[in-house]
Amino acid sequence: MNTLAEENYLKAIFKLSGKQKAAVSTNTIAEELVTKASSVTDMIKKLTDKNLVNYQKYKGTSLTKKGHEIAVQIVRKHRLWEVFLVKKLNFQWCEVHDVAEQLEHIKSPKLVEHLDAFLGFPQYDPHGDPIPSKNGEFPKSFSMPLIDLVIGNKGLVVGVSLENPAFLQYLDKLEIHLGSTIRVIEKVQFDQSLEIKINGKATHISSEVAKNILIKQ
Amino acid sequence: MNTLAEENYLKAIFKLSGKQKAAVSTNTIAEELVTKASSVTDMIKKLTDKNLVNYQKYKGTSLTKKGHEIAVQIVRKHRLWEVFLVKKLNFQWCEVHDVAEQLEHIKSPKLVEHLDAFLGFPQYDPHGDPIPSKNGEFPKSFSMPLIDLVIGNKGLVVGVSLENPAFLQYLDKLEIHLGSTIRVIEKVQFDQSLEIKINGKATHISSEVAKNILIKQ
DNA sequence: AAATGTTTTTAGACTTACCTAAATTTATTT
DNA sequence: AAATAAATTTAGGTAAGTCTAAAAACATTT
Repeated sequence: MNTLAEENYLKAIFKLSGKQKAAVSTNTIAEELVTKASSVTDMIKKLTDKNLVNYQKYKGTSLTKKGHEIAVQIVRKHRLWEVFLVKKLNFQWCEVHDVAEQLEHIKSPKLVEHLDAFLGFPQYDPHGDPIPSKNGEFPKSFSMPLIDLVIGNKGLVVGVSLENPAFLQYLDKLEIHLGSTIRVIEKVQFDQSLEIKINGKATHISSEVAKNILIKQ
Repeated sequence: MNTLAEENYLKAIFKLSGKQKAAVSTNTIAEELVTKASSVTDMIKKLTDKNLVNYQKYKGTSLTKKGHEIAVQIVRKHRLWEVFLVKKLNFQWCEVHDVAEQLEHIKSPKLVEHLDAFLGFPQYDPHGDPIPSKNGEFPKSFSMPLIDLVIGNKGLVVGVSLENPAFLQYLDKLEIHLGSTIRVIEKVQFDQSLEIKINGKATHISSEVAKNILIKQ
């Protein structure tokens, strides 16, 4: 069984290494976990001994198969709890992250499977992120950032790539939710910002916002 | 904010000091938490500094008002989660304790209140234990151990005073649940065991079992 | 290729929550 | 009341996970 700190390291490495499972630098992990590089080196050594990461001095860290599996199960728990909080306990989508961050470390396989069933085996969490199955498989999704949409085309909002509460609250204010349809009216060359139409209303959003809204065409 | 270890100490002292809020001995706490007396002394000193317990060398420990309030809130969370596990996730009453032991430490006032509402503001957990309100008030219950019931009288099972899974499974086998009616047919003088009638069937139970079944007349 | 800068690791220290063993206090016998 | 036993505390130590400061390795510039 792994400690809370170990689980957080695995999750961070999983998040940072992306789909290509690239090696992650010590400093990058330190920044993600708001800690010091020396602390990371220490912990990485421990995870290496447990065969959860591959590590070579000065060369970065990647997850082993075992480490990857554990990380995916933590992500699964995190996202299932987010669904629970929003769908059953009426939390706002911008409020769930910190609580799910605690709940994801509860150890009980039965709890996870029963929760999954209770929620109706959801495939996506309230931010549109895919929920891996019990076997660790992610539902495939073909989303793209809104900023890449061609002028005139419209897309269905299926997710966000940033869980910052302020960002999510701003989306609420713009009436942008999962399931909303957005049409791109104009791209401002100067700063890559967008003129969009949502619920029949025209609005303007920055490129930073458009990068973090995920759509499906 | 308190650490997990601190919360477990507060809960243990709360449990052991009973309604009279009596001082609890160091060894008693050590036994409850399966640790050593010296570790208890260490932690008690820390809790004293935080003004969560009253402590005098060699004289035992009791909760301060602040410590008592925290302990009650942990008990509240523990019992609400037990209700959730049994009522919503279809856990057996003998399976919930260990998971609730983890969930009770999740820190989010909003989560507790929304969970309470979601569950319909339950007053008792699956073992019949009273759930304190947000303000720390316990619903009054006038239960007594089955063993104190006079021969010939019957009582309604409202709780158990032991959460040992083997004990709970045994009760399931005897078809004794919350809400069951039990009549005492005979008391065996020799070992204080009881002849009882449950669902029309006569059975025999030991005094140890009869002590841990709580009834209302 | 040497010099400088950045990243990473090592060394040594701190805190939390535990432990064992010894000393001290309190309780119980004789 | 002295002797013995039991409970409790103190002293000193360990592992996990963090830190700072210094050393080492790697990267980049001159």
